[in-house]
Amino acid sequence: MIDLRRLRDEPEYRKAIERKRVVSGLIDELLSADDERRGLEAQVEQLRARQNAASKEIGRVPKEERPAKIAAASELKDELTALTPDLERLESTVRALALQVPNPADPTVPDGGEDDGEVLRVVGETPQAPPHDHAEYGERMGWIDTARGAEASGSRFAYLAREAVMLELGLVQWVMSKLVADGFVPVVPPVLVRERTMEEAGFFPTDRNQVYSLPEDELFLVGTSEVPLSALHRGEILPAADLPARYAGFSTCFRREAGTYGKDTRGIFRVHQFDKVEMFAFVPPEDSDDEHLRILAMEESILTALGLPYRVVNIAAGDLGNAAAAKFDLEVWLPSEGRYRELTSASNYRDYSARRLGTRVRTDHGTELVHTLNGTACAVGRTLVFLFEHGQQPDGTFVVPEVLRAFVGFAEVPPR
RNA sequence: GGAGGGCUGACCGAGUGGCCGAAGGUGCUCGCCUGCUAAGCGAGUAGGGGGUUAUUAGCCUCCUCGAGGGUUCAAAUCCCUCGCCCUCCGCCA
Repeated sequence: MIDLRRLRDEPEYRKAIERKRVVSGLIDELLSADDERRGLEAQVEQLRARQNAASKEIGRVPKEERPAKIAAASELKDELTALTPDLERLESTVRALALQVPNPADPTVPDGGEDDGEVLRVVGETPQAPPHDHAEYGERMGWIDTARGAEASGSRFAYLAREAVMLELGLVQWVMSKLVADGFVPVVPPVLVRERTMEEAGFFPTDRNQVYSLPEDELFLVGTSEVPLSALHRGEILPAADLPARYAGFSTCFRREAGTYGKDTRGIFRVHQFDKVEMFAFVPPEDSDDEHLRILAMEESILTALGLPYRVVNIAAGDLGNAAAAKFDLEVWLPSEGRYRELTSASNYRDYSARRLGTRVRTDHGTELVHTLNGTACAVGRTLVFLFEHGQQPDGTFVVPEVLRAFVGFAEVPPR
């Protein structure tokens, strides 16, 4: 949720929002509805104050004087009940509109859309394409079965098998232990959440069509453990000493991938279900820039340890999600395609999600909203895609990255 | 599955229709006192929204006693729905 007061008072704030793609007229509509709301709210509160005072008086006054007073108070009540529906309607209008307004982009974020991200640095050598792309290699090695996945569940589902499973679990173990060593609290969160949780995490209403729902139970499958992790301190006022609070969530993630028909259809690059280790941090507002860089550094160290060449992109305003004020994408070289493809990202939500969640920190000068940040530690399935290509030798042997060997139990896999 | 009890401020805990945003205690903050040991005395100590003044303060006001709804001039207190916790019985492992 954006800060309505700042939207009203600070032209700069509004401009930073408009650097993103915003439905035209939305902000003006919101501002005028909010204006109307505050006017009516003042009126209603004044009336309620009078009614409260009248009611209190009844209790203090001798019994015989009560009936007349009660009658007077009744009239005030009637006036009040006449006005409240209007106020309620306005409030929900304001809320519905405000939920659609994205978090303003940081000044450091470049203008433009998808193609306007700023490449901050390029790390590592980009190799030639291997004999087989990940999909072909995966099928050949008996690691990926998309055909049977489709039988069971439809397109964009796959079975993962044999050594690939050990690689998957090894990746999770390795990344998790690395994060725990860095002070992250490991968490396996619920993957089914309430609508409210989706909304407060910043995903609803804007990304609703990307989310699987279970209408029967009014629950939704999370697309990332970021969602339940953000809810971890819902409605809490945290002592300053508890911050930063860093969590490493492991969960399966579910995405409808609506609007991606025909894109990335080979193998398991883009699927409806995958496992992921996610970093999530709650920090004091003044620390969120540092934390953002810290998360980015962790992601880079993971890619480096896996031997994957990558580049860091500062995502442009129009390409930022609804909730992010700034986002770095780490794009890894995909040899078969001869280009960098997104593997992980790190986002700073500032107080956008915290405002919806009501997560605050107690400071010397009162309470303030925390900032929340998240970043991918390891999107397991997609990481395998890159490993299958980068670890594939000319003769078809697969070489396991050094750091994973202790976790997967083997150093290489002979060709099949 | 059956029966019962509970959910109050940072924490413990009182409170069954008005004088309760809420006794008392603990903790914390400030001041005083005391040559000693987890001592004594006093004061203060929720969050959020709106307005106003105009700003690192104050003032007015509304909302919040698990959540949501209802009854009433008036609800922590009565009624309904939901969530969570606990105890006992049963059942399954």
